[in-house]
Amino acid sequence: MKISELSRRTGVPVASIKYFLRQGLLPAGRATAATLAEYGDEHVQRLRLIKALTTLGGLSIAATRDVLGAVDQADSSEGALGAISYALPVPVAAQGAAGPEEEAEADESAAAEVAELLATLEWQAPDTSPHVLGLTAALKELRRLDARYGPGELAAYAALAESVARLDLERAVGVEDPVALAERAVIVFAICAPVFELLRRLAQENQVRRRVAGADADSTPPR
Amino acid sequence: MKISELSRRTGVPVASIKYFLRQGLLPAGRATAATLAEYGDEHVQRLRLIKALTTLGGLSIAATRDVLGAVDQADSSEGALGAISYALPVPVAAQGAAGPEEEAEADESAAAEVAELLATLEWQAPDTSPHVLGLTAALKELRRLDARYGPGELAAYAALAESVARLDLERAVGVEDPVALAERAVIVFAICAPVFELLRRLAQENQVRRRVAGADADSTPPR
DNA sequence: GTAACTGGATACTTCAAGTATCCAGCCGCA
DNA sequence: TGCGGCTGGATACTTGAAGTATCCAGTTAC
Repeated sequence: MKISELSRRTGVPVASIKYFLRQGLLPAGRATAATLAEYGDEHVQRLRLIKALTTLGGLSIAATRDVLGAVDQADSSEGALGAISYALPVPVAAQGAAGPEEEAEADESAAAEVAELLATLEWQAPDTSPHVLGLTAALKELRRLDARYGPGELAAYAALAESVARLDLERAVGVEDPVALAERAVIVFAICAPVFELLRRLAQENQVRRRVAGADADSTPPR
Repeated sequence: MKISELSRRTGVPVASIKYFLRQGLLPAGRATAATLAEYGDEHVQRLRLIKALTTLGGLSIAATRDVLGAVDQADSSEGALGAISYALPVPVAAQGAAGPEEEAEADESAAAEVAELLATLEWQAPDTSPHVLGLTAALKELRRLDARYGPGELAAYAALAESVARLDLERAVGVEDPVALAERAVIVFAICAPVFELLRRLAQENQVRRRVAGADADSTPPR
């Protein structure tokens, strides 16, 4: 099919498709002449995935390119799932240190807290993992805000996270084709995270409602 | 204190502080003369919160303004927690419909699925809640990607979300001062969400590692 | 008194994410 | 064979967010 039909079938404007081609998110079509190329169903599928990642997953174009790159490597290497996980943007950017001395101390103590958590849970992760670094940065900042996690609280969250991750993994098993598996993994990792966040918000809302109603029989819904 | 000291104490450049003042994120200092104003500890605290929300929480300036506005209303109204929850950006933007006919059908069926979930869990939420709308949009898109949740899977996630929300709420109780409570709630809602996401990623990584090791004794770490 | 600093307004910069325009080449149809 | 309308590709332009920088008149500490 030509670009105009690709556009019609996916609802993505032609100019945007060209943009994605330029950015390397979408492989070029099979050129049949100097000014003509043929696109296939795989382009439709890929375009849908791009749309889902950017709109639902909230990924930037650059992050989407990295993630899709990991997907395309997936047929060869076994660590595809890990590569995809690492390609996804970390929700907490580890910023550089500000104060030169007391910073280091806070940094170290947050790192120790993370290390202890990982040891307790018997989770393995390299110290250089972006997730470990992000977690450290977050704990440090929470401490500065006087809102650190109480003892055991972080472990309780981690235990729930493990349950969630188990569900995630279950959704991915049973897919045999490595490329399809990689795509499924991307969807589970990138799109189901916001879904869980929504569920959490709804649950919070409900608990607040229940608590308010229980406290003073005021059944006013939030706002 | 003057603006330069406020800058020194928080590490935020003077120009940025002025920007935040312009954007209404930070209340103006108490003017002592035409070109002089006095800032206090509350400005330091507020600035820290702004930094945490934008860098750790990933909020935009506009979202941060909305959230802080909800915090400032918190001393008066009771539904402060709900207002804050609604002021936070929804991770899934509900996009407008593309195709005029079959879209509506998919939309409806996704909405029905969400309604059923809420009914099963005995969660109450207005149909117009941004969280409900976002969830509907996400389910619709997942269906289009052939990656819908299996029966019961969504409920399983929701049950875990409820446990997480319970932990969230526990972290907020015990704070009496309404303003402090609102600030705590913002931190819990906006910053602990990324933290949980990090924990989930670490857990995923670990499960993948374990699974790979178990499957073929290949202990290669991801990437 | 004057150099350095301040608050406030306005202009400028940078980046991401598209959109729009232009151009030559090609396709189908008369 | 001619030709209007598409096509791929390159390049230029637009928009919005998030700061930065500059300017200016008032103030303050030495």
